[in-house]
Amino acid sequence: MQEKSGIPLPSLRRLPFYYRRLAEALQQGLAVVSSEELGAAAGVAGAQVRRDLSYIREEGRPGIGYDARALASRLEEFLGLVNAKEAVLVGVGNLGRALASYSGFERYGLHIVALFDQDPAKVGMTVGDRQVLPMTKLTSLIARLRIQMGIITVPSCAAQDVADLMVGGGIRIIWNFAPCRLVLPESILVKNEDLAAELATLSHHITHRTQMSH
Amino acid sequence: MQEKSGIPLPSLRRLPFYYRRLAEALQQGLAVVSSEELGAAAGVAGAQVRRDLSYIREEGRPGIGYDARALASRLEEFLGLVNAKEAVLVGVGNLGRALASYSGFERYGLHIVALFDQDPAKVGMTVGDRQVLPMTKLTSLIARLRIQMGIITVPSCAAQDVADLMVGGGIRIIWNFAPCRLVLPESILVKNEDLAAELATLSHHITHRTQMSH
DNA sequence: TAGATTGTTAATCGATTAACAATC
DNA sequence: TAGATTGTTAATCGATTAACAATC
Repeated sequence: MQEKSGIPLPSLRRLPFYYRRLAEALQQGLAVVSSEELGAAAGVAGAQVRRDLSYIREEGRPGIGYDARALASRLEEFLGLVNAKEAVLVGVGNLGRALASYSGFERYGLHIVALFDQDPAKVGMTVGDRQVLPMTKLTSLIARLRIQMGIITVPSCAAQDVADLMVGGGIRIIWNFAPCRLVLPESILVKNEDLAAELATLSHHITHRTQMSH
Repeated sequence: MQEKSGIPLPSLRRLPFYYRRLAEALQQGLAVVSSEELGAAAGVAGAQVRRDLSYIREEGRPGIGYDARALASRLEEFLGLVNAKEAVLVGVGNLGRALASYSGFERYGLHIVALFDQDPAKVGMTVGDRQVLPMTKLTSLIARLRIQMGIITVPSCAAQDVADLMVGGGIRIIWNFAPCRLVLPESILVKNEDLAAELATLSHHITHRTQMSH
């Protein structure tokens, strides 16, 4: 996945770590944080932080550092953490339930408004306070509520069919946890979270005892 | 995380996708696959594939392509998928159970040999065919069985304490699903799977409707 | 031979890092 | 003022891409 314009993707991916460090600092009553401290939270040097923050037009004070509250607000705005984001989730296995009940997501503005499963035995079940709905209702619900994001936690490549249904309903962004490459129109943003593929790279390191650093 | 020597990290991370495409091809009875086809499976061009494969010293035949069986074997070997890798998992919530019962891992040689949880109510529970053990047994079990890898699926930054215990037992590689940066000796390889941070970058895209491509 | 596809060189692209004048 | 830290320029580093002779 590559950003086509604006902030480089590696920079974007570091911002949440800066944000966490700022939240921590604020809780400790610190009003100001230096680029070096922020960098430590993301495993990069201070210069990198300053460069990253220049992309989002946030300025610090030379000799002092960054205003923690101002920078945290700017990051919330830039990352859109304050905006409500609605998602549906398909595949109510252990992983689906884990994501559906993960409180860290709500804190970032993500509301998983509906759960779906293909298994009739699961339809009607309650997870959190949401009922599991049948797949037949997926497309229409997405369209009716104008849901922006779809989360796929089905095993196997049934993921492709699920993705097609989601896109049919009007979804533009898919967070895919199935170990399959989805084939979808260019306009759909797909973020793959492919744990088996990640494991394979770890396996390489276990096998070859390679050192890594951040 | 940055590879210090050998194959570049971006290349390494594409190899599992090539491997999957090869497995698929073999199942379809294809004996040969071109770099362009492999590239499609990872979202890159053929030239990139040829470069990646040159790092692992696998050669194709000009005008023909790559021998699917030979390349698949080479990838299995290079990624260490055939080697048995033993891991312990700490934190038997939904996510922990999802990982503990994910069959895709076994296929890549990962055996999660023991589960731990800090919650007395969970100790003694059975997941798959493994009993959940108390934290007091973590370090000694790791040391006794010479476990290589630790998987952390606890919520919150109790993850740091868990990681310290793991390292105390002799673990060298940690797969961390907690939304916290672990502070550990340089020699320990930490792979963070930080879903909240990933969500934050998706949130940015939802908010700004940016296009991405692979 | 003609067509396809490789491996690799050279060019390009983009991110990171070092360095430092400017500023508080 | 002296010390700290910024924003940004220039240099470096590393990955990707284009191009093509070599090969099947």
